[in-house]
Amino acid sequence: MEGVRRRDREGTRQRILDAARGLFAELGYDHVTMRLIAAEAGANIALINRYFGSKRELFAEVLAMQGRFPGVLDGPREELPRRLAEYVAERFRSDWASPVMTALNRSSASPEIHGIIRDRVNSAIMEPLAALLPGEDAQLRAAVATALITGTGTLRQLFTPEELGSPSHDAVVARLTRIFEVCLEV
Amino acid sequence: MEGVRRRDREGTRQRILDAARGLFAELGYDHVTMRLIAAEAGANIALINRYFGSKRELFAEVLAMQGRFPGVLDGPREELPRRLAEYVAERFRSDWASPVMTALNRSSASPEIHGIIRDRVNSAIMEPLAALLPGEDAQLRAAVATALITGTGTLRQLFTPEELGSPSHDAVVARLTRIFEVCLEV
DNA sequence: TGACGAAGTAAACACGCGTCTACTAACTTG
DNA sequence: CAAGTTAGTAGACGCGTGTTTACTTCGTCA
Repeated sequence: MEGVRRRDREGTRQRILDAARGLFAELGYDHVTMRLIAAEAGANIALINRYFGSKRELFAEVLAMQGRFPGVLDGPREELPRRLAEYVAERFRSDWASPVMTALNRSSASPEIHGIIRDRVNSAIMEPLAALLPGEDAQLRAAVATALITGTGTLRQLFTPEELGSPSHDAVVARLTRIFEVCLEV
Repeated sequence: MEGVRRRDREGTRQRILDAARGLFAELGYDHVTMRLIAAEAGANIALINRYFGSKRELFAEVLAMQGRFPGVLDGPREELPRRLAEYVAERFRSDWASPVMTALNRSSASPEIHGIIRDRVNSAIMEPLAALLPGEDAQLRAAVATALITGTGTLRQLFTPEELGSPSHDAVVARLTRIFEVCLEV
């Protein structure tokens, strides 16, 4: 029987994973240090590499926590532009965003993990999005929509909503919905 | 009279600036080292800080080389969506892009230069773009367009044109023109 | 109870970073 | 030609990085 385990392999592993997810999202791959992750997780630094192999592999595992673009791609096809717009608009006004998405955004310049990022953007967003689109150049349209999503994240990290003119949530959603419609239509 | 000057303050300064511009565009702020810049410029590393003060100040000077979003914002207002589309489409298919724009893109996650990046994006793109737009929420529309521009850069750095479905240049321009129209219209 | 495996720890490793200092050598000026 | 100014150089400084090693401590099972 396992009671309160002071030595808890799985628990420690999970705490490291959670800490890493939050920090990668906040700071990006380069600016997160092993010691920072260890401190945040309340674990010893050597355990990170024991459980995950390396910083790079830990990052890959963090990204693997999330499957497809969460909750946005699923639902009726005709409301897809609206759902995308809602997602982006929400990121516009609040600080919250999917940690995995944010981590992707802030880490895309690190050559060390270029392949990981690429595969993840492709399998979690671009590919499933393109699969939803009819017509010839579905890949192009999915790519443009993806660019708008990631670009919004980058911009939002640079400016506060006030600096962007404090637009009303409804105005942002309306504008973005029309844009995504033009993005996605044949 | 100045003949062949082996000691050439201005020339060396310029070579450092050129090397830095290219490297910052290619690798982003974090992954460019002082030693790399010095080697590329054929100059001694100590001269960089003598002429520019610090890596951070050198980066600021590189960004300051470029004024407004070059050649795109100037011209007839009704063709602005088209010009933006041409710019983005060109970046889609070829590796070329404005070094300064690329440097902005690849360095946006470095907290050390966050303010520099922010000011530059604002003064070179977002603000002049918003000034061209009539209507209430010009700032929002300029921001969305900016997000699309930067997002395209990020995506293009992750994928080759082939991986994006090798769309024809005309198809990309046509699609993007319509998107920018919806972005920018009242 | 005692031995063994595994969770956790502390410290060091080698290396790369931005920066700075002490110095050499080239050009200018009197 | 001699003195002074300054471009250019070599090398070290302190620090932070990811990673690894040697060790201690806990929990379990024969």
